Amino acid sequence: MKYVDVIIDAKSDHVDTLFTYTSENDEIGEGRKVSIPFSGGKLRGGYVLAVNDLPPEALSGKTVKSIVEENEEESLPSDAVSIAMWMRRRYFCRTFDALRCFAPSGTVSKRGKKRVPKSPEFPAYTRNGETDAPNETFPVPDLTEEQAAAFAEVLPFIAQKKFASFLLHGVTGSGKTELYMRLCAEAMSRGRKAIVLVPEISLTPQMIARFMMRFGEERVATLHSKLSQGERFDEWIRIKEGRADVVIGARSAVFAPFENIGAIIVDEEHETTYKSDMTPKYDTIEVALKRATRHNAVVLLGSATPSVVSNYRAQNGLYRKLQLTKRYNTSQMPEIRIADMRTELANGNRSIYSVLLHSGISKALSDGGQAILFLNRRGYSPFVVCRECGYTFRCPECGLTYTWHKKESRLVCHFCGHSAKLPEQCPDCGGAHLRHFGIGTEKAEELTREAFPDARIVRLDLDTSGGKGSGERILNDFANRKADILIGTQMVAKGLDFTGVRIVGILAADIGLNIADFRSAERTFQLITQAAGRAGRGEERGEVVVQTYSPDHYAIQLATEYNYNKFYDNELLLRRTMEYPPFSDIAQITSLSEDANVAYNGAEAFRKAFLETAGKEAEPYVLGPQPAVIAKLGKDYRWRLYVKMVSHRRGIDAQILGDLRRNFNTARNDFHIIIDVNPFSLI
DNA sequence: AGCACGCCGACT
DNA sequence: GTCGGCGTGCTC
Repeated sequence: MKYVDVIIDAKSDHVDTLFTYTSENDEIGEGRKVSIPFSGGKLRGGYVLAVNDLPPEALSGKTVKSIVEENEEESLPSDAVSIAMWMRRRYFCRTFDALRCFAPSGTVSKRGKKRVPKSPEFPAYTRNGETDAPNETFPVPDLTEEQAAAFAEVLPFIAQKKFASFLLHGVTGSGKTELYMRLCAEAMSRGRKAIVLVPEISLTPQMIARFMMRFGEERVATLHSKLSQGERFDEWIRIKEGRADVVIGARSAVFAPFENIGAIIVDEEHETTYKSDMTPKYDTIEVALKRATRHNAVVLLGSATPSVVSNYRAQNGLYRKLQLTKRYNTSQMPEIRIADMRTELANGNRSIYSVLLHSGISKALSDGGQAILFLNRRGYSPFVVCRECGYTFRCPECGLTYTWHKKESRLVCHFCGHSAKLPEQCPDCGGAHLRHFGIGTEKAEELTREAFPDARIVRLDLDTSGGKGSGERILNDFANRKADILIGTQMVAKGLDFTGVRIVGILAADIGLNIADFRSAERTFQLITQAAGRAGRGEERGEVVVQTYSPDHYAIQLATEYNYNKFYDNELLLRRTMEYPPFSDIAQITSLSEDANVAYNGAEAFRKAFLETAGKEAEPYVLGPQPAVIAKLGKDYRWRLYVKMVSHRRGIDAQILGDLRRNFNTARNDFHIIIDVNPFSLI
């Protein structure tokens, strides 16, 4: 008989602790899914965290209940427990929440039905009937000199089964995917598995297709949020039983239940989707590094614009740096030109097109080429204002301004999804003159139809890509030259090859720049560079026009020069001065309560308690309490504190915050504290 | 989180 | 007299 420590499936910090049960199964191990009687004999789900021969002393005299049921099939991979314990500390979450990441359907309470596993449908644009002998049917291309050099750096670590991490800085079109596939193949040839992470799987059908063609449809699994519960469960079991060798997926695929990982690849590593915004608020790259350490695997982070944090780590020797500087087809990177919208305005041009962009599009179209236009704002216009009193329409749920959506004829909140009908009159003054201000993709599409009446125009954003496969269809139509101009949000900037694109226009490069976030410059630099990667992938040299009201901003200037290193140096200096990441971790602490005063008092008490333990020297690093930008979300009032955990205090601050969070959350039940480390947005 | 135990108001 | 309000307190 064994005594096993179990963590219970419950959404409470009160029971985020070990409970001991007996097991008749001497083979029971950590990560095993179990069902146990708890608090009144009701059955609960849980996971085994540790196995002992004797009960803990603290339990002497008390009765120890026994496990009712074990579920081997859905037990977690062997590294899950140790990674989850680390996640609990790092991301200030409960142990169970961290464990749940490794589980098949994100919940253990509902038992997944046993079903016949089916293989995912083969994408329509790949060839049919040639999947059985993939390696013979599709010849593997030779590596370029640069690819071969990068490959040679990584290979020894895979061959010798040693942990190593790499940052692959490769310009768009330099053949990163081919390198990924080669490294996966090396892992597989040694009987090991590979995980390939992509920012947004529904927009990377091309990569999935390439992997399936190379390795065989039946050896490639996919994991992402668009799968149904059942599909996800099937894929999870397939991976766990070793019936797949490689998983391609969004961030959650980093938890794929492989037992023997050889390589973890993170494509477009700078993308913000790698930071989870749900509990636990994990950073995919950090988890990948932890798992790879356990598995003696290699981690490869690939990007054309590595994040400042990743590049800093590479500079400090934490990652080995690999470079791909040449485009695969040796085509030149497009020329990036700036259109100063201030002078356009001064010259009487009030349209959304600078003369430069308008003439560029006209020329591209008349030459039979295509154009892509970016605007990082969906909907028709981002504000609706009363012309008489200045009243701005806001979402009653979260207080952000409503965006006007013309097609549905509704006001939509882009933060919480709430929507409403636009009233005839201003609810404040009764005035009848309501005007919308600003331009979103919906309006940009309309204006583009007016400006280029003969062009065939498609739009891709969250609103048009909603239906199943519709985003893909829009992209396919554009790729097949069924449209001349593609208008979209950042969605269309990601890793797609369109050989016909002659010109890319960034309609308003300042939108991201004006956001109060220490990463706004970084994101603007990335956007311009990524956008430039979409132009001129054919034979002709492409062209990019960046429209901006701040043409002298270093992010915009240096992006047009393709000067990543100078941008990085510049940005790093700022980060160092301000003690922003990578020189600190920022803990965003939110106090939530249905009572506004309780929320505020909770935040204030938390600040006090933190400083009491951390001491006076921590005071300059604490900001707040302040109401969250979304001061009320649903029923909850939200107050915020920020703690900058600077390098020399990181460990101690994290410890204090973790203890306090738990104490506060168990002390009373009319409010609670959530902590997000390095949140993807400071809003 | 659940669920029990536990002491005070309006109901068959 | 009893059903039930949700305030503390425990769960291996």
